[in-house]
Amino acid sequence: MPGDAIRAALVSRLRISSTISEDDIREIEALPISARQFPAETPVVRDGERATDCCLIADGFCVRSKTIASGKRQILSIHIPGEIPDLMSLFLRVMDHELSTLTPSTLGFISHETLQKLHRRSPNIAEVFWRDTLIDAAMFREWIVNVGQRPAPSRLAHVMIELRERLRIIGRVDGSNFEMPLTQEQIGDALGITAVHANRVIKQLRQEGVVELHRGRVTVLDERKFLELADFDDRYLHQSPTL
Amino acid sequence: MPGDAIRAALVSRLRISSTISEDDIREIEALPISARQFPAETPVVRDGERATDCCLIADGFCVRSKTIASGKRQILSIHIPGEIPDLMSLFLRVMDHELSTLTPSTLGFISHETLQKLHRRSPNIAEVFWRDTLIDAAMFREWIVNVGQRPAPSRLAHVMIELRERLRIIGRVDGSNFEMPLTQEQIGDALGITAVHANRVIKQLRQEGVVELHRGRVTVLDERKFLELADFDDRYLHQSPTL
DNA sequence: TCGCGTCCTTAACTTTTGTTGGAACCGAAC
DNA sequence: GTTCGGTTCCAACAAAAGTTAAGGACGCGA
Repeated sequence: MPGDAIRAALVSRLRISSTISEDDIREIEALPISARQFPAETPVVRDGERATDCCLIADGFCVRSKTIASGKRQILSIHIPGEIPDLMSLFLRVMDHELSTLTPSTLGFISHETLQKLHRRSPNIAEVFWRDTLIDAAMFREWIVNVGQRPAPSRLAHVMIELRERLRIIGRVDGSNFEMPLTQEQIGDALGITAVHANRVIKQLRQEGVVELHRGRVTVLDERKFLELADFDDRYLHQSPTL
Repeated sequence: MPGDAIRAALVSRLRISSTISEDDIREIEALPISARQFPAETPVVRDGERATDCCLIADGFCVRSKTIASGKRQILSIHIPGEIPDLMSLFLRVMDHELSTLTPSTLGFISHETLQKLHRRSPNIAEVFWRDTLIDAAMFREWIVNVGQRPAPSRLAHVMIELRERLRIIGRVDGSNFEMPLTQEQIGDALGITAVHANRVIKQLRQEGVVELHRGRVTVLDERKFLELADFDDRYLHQSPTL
């Protein structure tokens, strides 16, 4: 993938959530980025590591997660092309969680130094990125609610719809189909349930004719039921500069 | 409470997490703040509201929470004096959650306009505040793990220790005692369990001689058991500028 | 094409958590 | 002091989720 396409995904995403001038866009497009390939299921930045770069997803799916002493793992967020999952490392140098790939991925690295210089030069751009980290936090808040209050089938539906709405922005929803390349084990880690229970829930949603999940691909069978079950309100995604 | 004391709590907290120059501190101390009193259990900023100010806690305890369609409520964080719980509203104008008091509180309001001007004038201060919002997000990540992966007794112990470590910074831990002014209903909302189950868990921890919780006051009975149960690692609080 | 490994699937059983309903306790207001 | 409302506490039962174990599907590489 050429460097231009990588930057384009980022810019198109930022344009949806913030107001950016054409000058600022040129600045962002001029950022030096070094791309690297990662296989599936591979750590990119580890918990406890000191980061020197931020990582822009050019292609592939990634997740952030934390593993506790008992060995249990919690997935905190799912990331798609155009996102910078570890932007927070700019000011929180020592990682408090792990970033890893789900699928084979192309990642672009931008050094903290470069970003900090850019922010000093252009406070507008700094604000756009700051806002991006705040939206990240808003998604964590919703994730807490999901894991803490919703019954398991709703949790799954909610995570699915959140992912779909974000994929839509980058043009990766095909009718009632979209990608969600997680194993049932990983779905369990995302929802705070075991893989066995994740399987039960998936089976139930299939039998009730709500959604079908097969080999990392979601097919919505009944949009109304799906939305109702998920209890989804997209306000927290702040996908409009006026919000 | 005089305005100076309000600012002092904020500054002492920021000094622990970031490196700030004396000039910057003077700038922060010169911020115009208007104080207001709030009774216990009162909303300060509502979900869906458009904020024009940020709110600095001068005295009292507050929580942030979200309520879902079914009526269930999830507490996202507990806040103590010196914190600015809704700093995120600076760039995410429309609130996606609610901020409310737990106890009678004195809150200082700083207008978004004032803060934005300050950030333009001093990028250093902007970075300190940005970092503060990133620490907020780090706490949400840990909260997800807590609710998603830990058994209920550990969840309670973890929330207690997080609160204690933050209270310690502002000098509000008295030996093995500290304040946690939540009802069992609210504890349930924070841990993602029902009030009845919260009561069971509290009883269990008391019977096992770990902690005692009485009328909003926590007394640690066995520090070793307490720490072990909570599975607490303070790295995510980023209470050191080098992290 | 076979064999291996990963993931998916299911069943039986256990544990945790939710639900309902009620009693005891306590502080604030009258 | 008495009453009242909110909290705390508890028991019995129901539902949700975890655990363990095992068979089946599928894709990949030898």
